[in-house]
Amino acid sequence: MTEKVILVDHLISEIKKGTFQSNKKLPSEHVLADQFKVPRMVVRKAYEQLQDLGYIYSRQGKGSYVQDSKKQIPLILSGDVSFTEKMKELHFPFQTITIFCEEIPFDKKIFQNLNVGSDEKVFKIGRLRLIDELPIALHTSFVAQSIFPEIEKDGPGITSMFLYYKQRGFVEFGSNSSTLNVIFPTPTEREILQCSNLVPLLQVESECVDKNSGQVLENTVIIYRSDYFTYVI
Amino acid sequence: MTEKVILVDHLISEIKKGTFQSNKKLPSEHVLADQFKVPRMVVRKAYEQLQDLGYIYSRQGKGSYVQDSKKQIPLILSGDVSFTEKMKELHFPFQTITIFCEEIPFDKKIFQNLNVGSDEKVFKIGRLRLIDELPIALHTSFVAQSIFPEIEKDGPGITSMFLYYKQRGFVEFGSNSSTLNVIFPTPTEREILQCSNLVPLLQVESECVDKNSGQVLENTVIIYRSDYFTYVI
DNA sequence: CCAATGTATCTTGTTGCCAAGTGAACGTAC
DNA sequence: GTACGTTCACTTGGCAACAAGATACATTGG
Repeated sequence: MTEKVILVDHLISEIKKGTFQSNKKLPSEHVLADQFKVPRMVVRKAYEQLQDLGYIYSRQGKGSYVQDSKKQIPLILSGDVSFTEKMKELHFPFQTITIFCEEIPFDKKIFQNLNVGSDEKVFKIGRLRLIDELPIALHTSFVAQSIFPEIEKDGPGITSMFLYYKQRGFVEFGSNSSTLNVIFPTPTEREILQCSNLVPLLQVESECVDKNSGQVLENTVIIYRSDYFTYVI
Repeated sequence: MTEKVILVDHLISEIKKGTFQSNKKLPSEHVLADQFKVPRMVVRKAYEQLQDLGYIYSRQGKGSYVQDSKKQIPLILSGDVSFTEKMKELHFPFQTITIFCEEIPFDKKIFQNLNVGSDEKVFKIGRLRLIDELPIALHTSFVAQSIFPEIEKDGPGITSMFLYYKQRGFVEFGSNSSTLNVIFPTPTEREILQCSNLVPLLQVESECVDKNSGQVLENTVIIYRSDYFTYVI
């Protein structure tokens, strides 16, 4: 176990240093095993973990190669500016796709936060954020039909929730305290964000509030790929 | 690969559900392999990943057991209240140990932040935060000798940096924007925090500023074990 | 009866061998 | 010369057999 960990540490450091950048090809398992005087299985395990972590990929018969390194995106984590605006400011080739808009079954926490009864309809709207065509965050909004009656019909076409709210008479927005969590992706999230299972995600839960009335407009859960973002609070 | 991931997902969900809580013993590799109709090696790989993630541990000849689950600690992430005070409020059996106080070689970024020249002495003071005797965060303060001349001598005995600063005439503190990152532990950090290599850490970098003079008192890097904390900002 | 020792059968851990994919070098037919 | 097929060397992937630790139980000797 400890041998594998040492190897993984070493290889990550070498990858970050750019040692293999020339042809991007890592030493073969056999060669590395001889170099470090460990059984090949130890190298295999190390390489497998690096695959799970998204650092490398292996092809049978060819070899193992380092994954293209990702650009680091500084992200201002404050609730009163829309994600779209934040990205536009930074001049990233940014894109949003709405990937789902569906009613959710009763969930105590969400319904309580939105201040609606268990018999009312609440929709979850999922918007995928892409930079350079790569998915980097999933923005899920929970919205009550009682506040936005047309949400079921409008949902799929919304690109900016803030804009949608403004068009319906809400002027200024705020957010109460946000909760941060570091999680690993579920199978669904892995597919949506196209990441491997050991890429940590930063999960931010918050509420969007109308500053005038104090009414909670939506319950928001955003998951960011932590390998793409640096957060500034 | 995909079979392993499915198994890992399933097992984590079962562990969180508490399915194995009765005797804490997981099914043997052979049994689970038969149940899921996969080779034993697949189960082995899944169990190994669960070990790396800190969910289980295995003993040769005995079996695999679920690791005791950790309590979740809500943490307010704001710079103007000391860590000690935050914990005291929550009534956790909390403890701080200073584990190092040593001069650091010149580092452009840190020295610039502290606003000191390359020939001056800067010390790093590491304080380990424990709850129930378990290390949960490492608090590293970078302090310039030019501001606190006795820091080398005083360092090892300091339990609260805030208290130390107050005793030296600084009254009110603030912090500028903090930077958040999700990282995996280095070998040193693993040893200090007693965690496995796949436990994500939340790294928070900030500066502590004297509100009166605007002078930067210290440069702070805190790493929190993400499996213990829920963060509130 | 009791304690020590062997044994069978569980468990996880390790290793060595072969399968399978790839591509370059080489030979051969045309 | 060129096109094609064969071989070979090298890669990662997978598996079955074995090693080693733990434990319960039977056996044995006093």
